[in-house]
Amino acid sequence: MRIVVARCQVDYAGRLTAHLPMATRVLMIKADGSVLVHSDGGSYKPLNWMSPPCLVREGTTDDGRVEWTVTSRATAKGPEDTLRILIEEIHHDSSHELGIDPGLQKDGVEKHLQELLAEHPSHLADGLTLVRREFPTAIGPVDLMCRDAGGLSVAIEIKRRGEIDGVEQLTRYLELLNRDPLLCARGPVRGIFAAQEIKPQARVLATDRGITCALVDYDALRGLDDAESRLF
Amino acid sequence: MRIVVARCQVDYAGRLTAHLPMATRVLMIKADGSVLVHSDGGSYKPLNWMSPPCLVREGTTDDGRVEWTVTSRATAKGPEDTLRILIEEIHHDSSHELGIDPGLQKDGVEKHLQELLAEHPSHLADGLTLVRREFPTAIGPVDLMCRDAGGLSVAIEIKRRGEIDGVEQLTRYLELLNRDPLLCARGPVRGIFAAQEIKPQARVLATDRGITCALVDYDALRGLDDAESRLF
DNA sequence: GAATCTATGTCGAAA
DNA sequence: TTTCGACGTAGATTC
Repeated sequence: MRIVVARCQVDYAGRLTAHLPMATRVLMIKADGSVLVHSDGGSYKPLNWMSPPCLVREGTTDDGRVEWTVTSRATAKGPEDTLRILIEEIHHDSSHELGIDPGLQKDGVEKHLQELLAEHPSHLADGLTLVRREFPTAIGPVDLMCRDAGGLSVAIEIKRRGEIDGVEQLTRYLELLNRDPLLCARGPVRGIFAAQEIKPQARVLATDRGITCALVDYDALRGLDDAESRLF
Repeated sequence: MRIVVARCQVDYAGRLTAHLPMATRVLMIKADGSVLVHSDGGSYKPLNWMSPPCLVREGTTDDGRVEWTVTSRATAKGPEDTLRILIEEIHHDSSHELGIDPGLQKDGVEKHLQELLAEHPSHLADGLTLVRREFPTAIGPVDLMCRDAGGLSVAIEIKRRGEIDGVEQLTRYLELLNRDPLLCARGPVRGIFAAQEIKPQARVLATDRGITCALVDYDALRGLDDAESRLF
């Protein structure tokens, strides 16, 4: 990883054409040749960049200024892209050996919660058993479809953060499911809105619609899972 | 802008929970307090980050290691997010005054091409006049609807890079438009596929479907526009 | 401010 | 390999 702080001008030509006037910016050149041009604001997105695989060539202009030309190979998606960085003055230039990164571990994401709850549906309500995950409906899959002790169908929507839109989503599913004579033969399909955190507004709306709210204790669930896996 | 290269461990808790094991990474702290954690690969997206507005507090753990705690204020969208960066060893630490960036000038984007061609439809074919931009159909708007010298309707799809999917899109529009008795009273609606660059496969497909391909000279178009605006 | 649409989207998983 | 959908989407534009 090479880090350069320099007064520079950047021109990009690819899917679009873009230009950055001369100003001081941070240039990151990663080990794979990819280049990022960052300013001192904005979000995590660079002002301009070149994604790997690409090649950086360092050259000199007629008037003796340093110019980097970054080119991506033409792919199936599109022809070659080019990023031209004209450097006027370098304030800082250093290289660092970082090694391969072990990578990001995402956790607590909805999918993982769903996996855990699919294995332990009784965590949400006693006697609940799983019918299937991603139960298909015309408007999309229900996270978990279960059956309660009395044999009634229960649709479960899982979110990390329970907000109004999640309740709306579950409501739409329930409306649809309750038109299925097979599912609601013994009685209407119930809904459980499960989340690690349920916002007051969402709770009010859910209650109003007859939907049960279930706060999920993620650590406890993971504990259950760990305990179980230790048995094998 | 502060740039730190350090062996660090990162934990994020917000909409999701994420963890980065101890490894050497680049930390960027922008003037607005936003923080980016970059590894030596991947794309322009950091491994982890905190968007502004946020606050960085530098502290020390019980065992004397440096720890940064970055917190975003709770917003309407969600509660507080936190990014904890535990630093084991600092390889590099420097700060740089960048000033405000003049910002990116985007150009040649589809919308801009459409504007230019709407003003100069004859650039695509002699005698072409604009009927309207974003001509609505049941499956979406046609970029430009024109009439040729003979009064026949011409549907124009504009892309910066002409690829197969663009031809397919125009084909669907033409199919629909040719069912409209008003539009094709004097004869079938023709199609022009206009792009700065047309891939061979797209050209073959277009020709096969009786669609005319038009290579757009962006610089010439812009020149026309500039010349015109100089008249006023 | 809320809703909608675009993006040099990026990214990962399934087919 | 291509396609599809989610994203800590972000960002601009419109209502």
